[in-house]
Amino acid sequence: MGMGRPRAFDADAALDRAMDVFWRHGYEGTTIAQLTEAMSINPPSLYAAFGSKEGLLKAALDRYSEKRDAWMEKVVGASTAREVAEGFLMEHADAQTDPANPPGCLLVQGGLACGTGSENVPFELAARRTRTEDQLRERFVRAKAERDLGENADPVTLARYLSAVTSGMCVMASSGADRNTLREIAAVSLKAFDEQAKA
Amino acid sequence: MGMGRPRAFDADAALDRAMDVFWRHGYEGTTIAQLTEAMSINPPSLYAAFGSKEGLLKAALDRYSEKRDAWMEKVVGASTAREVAEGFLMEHADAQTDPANPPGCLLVQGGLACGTGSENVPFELAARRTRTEDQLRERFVRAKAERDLGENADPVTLARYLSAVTSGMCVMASSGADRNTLREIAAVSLKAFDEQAKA
DNA sequence: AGAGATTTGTAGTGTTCGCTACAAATGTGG
DNA sequence: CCACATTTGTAGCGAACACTACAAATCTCT
Repeated sequence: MGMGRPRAFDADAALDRAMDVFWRHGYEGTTIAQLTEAMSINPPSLYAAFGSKEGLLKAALDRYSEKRDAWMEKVVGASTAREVAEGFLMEHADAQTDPANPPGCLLVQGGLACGTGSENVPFELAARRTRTEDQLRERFVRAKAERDLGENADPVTLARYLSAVTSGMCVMASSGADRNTLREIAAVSLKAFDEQAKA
Repeated sequence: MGMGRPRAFDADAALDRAMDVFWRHGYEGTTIAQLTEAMSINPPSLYAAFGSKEGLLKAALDRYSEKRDAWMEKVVGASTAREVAEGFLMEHADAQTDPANPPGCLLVQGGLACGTGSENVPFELAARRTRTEDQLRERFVRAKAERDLGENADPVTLARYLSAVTSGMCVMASSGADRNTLREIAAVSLKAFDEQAKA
């Protein structure tokens, strides 16, 4: 028995296109017509490959998470908690204003509140944001064990704080804040980290 | 000539109901059917009073802004910049987890990214967020004139920072963060404010 | 080459969307 | 009580939505 006609498009490249559309317009603001045009495929190809609009979003999020994980690995690879925090904040400021992508972060712009039938989407995005926070927290747990953080510094609080700041930066980036503005915010945030870290 | 049949519903009460729906589902996730049911009116009444779905959102935002302005007046009324920052952050933590409202803030949950035809909505929300930031900044300008802030403290940066943090708290609240979590973030943020304020 | 498996493009499907035509209902001013 | 003005409820408008039936096309395997 044969193996069927091969797919004529590159799924990863198509996912990158879809990611951009979801990022720019949010899940609910994105239409299948926009997606198929951006991906240069027809609806049946989209549905055969990804199942549904939500399935496509999840596939795009998986791809997004891959890149993000690689990026986070670099960030938490820094030798001190201080450098981890600084790298996390500054790289976020740059990434959210990277002209190669829509402003902000897909995990926030994708949709914080959705309509009936898409309640799952905000959950999905939140779960992926939490993952980043978890990676930070684990790194800070290690830092504390290494006496790289003060006796009273709480890895949970530190990770949450940095996560909150970067989410806030997303919101500002989405409304046009430029790179320097975000870096300024990052720099101020870093002072709170320092204070908290030496506690 | 007569003055016509009087309106049978309270516009402000109806706006409060609409606000809740927009807040919970975002602009694009909200349908006219949900709105009319929540407001206990029929579509023609909605359109006669507010013009369109977007007109209704703006009216709801105006009402939201009224309440917020009253609240901000109280916050910036504090006697020191430090108290202003603390009040702003802590009251935000409480407001965003007030069980009387959906979690987060309408100006963020309403929609950061929207589809074609609703591009105006994120702008509108951003403009109202900026207004809060402006109120903070002006208060800090005054604080600086009063020597209540350090020589090198920048009111613009301080206001932006606080604004970013509260936006980040919105994102976390929308994904279930509880009041104590947000207060913790507020407390850490306040340390950065202190460091920056005495510069 | 032929059979089987899968993808592709065309052309829709039914549903839901934001919005409105219309006539009955209800108020005011003369 | 009678024009007049406005709101109300019913019912439904065209358009856009997510999604799919179907047949032609293109591959692999024998």
